Amino acid sequence: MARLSPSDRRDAIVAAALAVARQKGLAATTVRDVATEMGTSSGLVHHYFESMDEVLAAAFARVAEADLARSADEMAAADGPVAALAAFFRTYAPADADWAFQLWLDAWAEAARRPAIQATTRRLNLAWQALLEKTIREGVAAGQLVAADPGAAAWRILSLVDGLALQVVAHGTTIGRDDVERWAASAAELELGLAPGALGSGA
Amino acid sequence: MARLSPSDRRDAIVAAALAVARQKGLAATTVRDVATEMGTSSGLVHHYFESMDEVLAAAFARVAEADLARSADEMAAADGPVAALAAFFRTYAPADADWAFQLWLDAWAEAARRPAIQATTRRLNLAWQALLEKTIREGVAAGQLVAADPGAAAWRILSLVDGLALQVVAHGTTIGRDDVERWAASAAELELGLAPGALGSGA
DNA sequence: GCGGCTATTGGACGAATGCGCAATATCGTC
DNA sequence: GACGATATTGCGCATTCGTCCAATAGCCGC
Repeated sequence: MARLSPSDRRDAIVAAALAVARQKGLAATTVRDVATEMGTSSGLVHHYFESMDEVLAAAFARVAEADLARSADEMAAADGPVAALAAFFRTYAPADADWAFQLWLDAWAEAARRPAIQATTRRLNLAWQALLEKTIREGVAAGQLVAADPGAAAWRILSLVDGLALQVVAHGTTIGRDDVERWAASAAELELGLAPGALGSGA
Repeated sequence: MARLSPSDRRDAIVAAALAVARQKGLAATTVRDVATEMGTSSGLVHHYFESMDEVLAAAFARVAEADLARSADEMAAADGPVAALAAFFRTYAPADADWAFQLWLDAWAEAARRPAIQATTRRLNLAWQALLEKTIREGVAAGQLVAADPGAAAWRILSLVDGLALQVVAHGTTIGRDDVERWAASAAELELGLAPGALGSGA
């Protein structure tokens, strides 16, 4: 196989692990799966990663960080805190990303047993909460919304979206995909003292 | 080993599976673990269950159904819909039941790949939502609370508690255990047009 | 007390797991 | 064009997995 630089090879391993995890699940992704997907031998994986735990954590981190960056960009580009929050709900759980949220489910569950995965999910959940809290604080400072405890409000909004998306991804038919964005946005409007529809669809 | 009736043996298998799953996780529980815990041979497990998937689903169902029944009882015994909702928040995520919620996490993640588990988590999530929706409807009928869409309100409340509890169990230190009950209750008060503290601690 | 039904045993089977290591191939450097 | 560093190979190792099945043991009705 082509001889790659360590940094390129690490990327390739993570990309291959991700491709496998997407269809087999994070926990069920094996060293040999990754090697086969990459078109190399299995020994190569352990030449770059100490354990499978770290490979999976890196794979999960890649999608999760990309999603976070994308939402953060859209929120930063929005016109003010309220529009930023609307962007959050619009981009957080896109309809074509069930597999990405399934990765979150896998990672949360595995966190209890795999240290590297726990560190990653924890770090990214905190980053999401910090992003929301910062936006809420800006909105409060601008007098556009109300929040007695911006940190708690951020946790509530984030957790609500996660809890709703969980139902969609795990069970499919209990809740509609549209409901997640709509319901979460309307709860946030109430939470932050906004007018109904302020964070809602299209507006 | 003592020869048990089929029904007793099934119970024993489920109980043993539960004991193992509690400390090793649902997905990591094996046939041999269950047999060892039970003090019998491993072949016995497959004499009563077609596959490991069904053993795990039955084990999860046992705790989840017991928890649901316990909360439902306390809610039914409460004095009116508002007190019933307060009982819900008090009993949903007890401090000593992190392991039970970890089972939920495991089950949600496994649902995508194990049919028996998905059917179980789906059924129980729907039951929780129905319980909440019924209580909310009673409160609306009694004029004690406001909800334009009781079904949606029930999903929001349930999902918020799940999302918050998820952070506690998966990450431990991000959110405090007390925050789950307190924050979820205050969000529900807002959602249902109740006075702050109406569902809160001690009252 | 005896016979038959069946709960239970305990290991076989094939496939899969993470990880490690000596051998080999390939690239950049002089 | 040869050399040295190292990326890559390919298999071995020791376990573990779910499932299956013939043999055994224990209880109930007669």
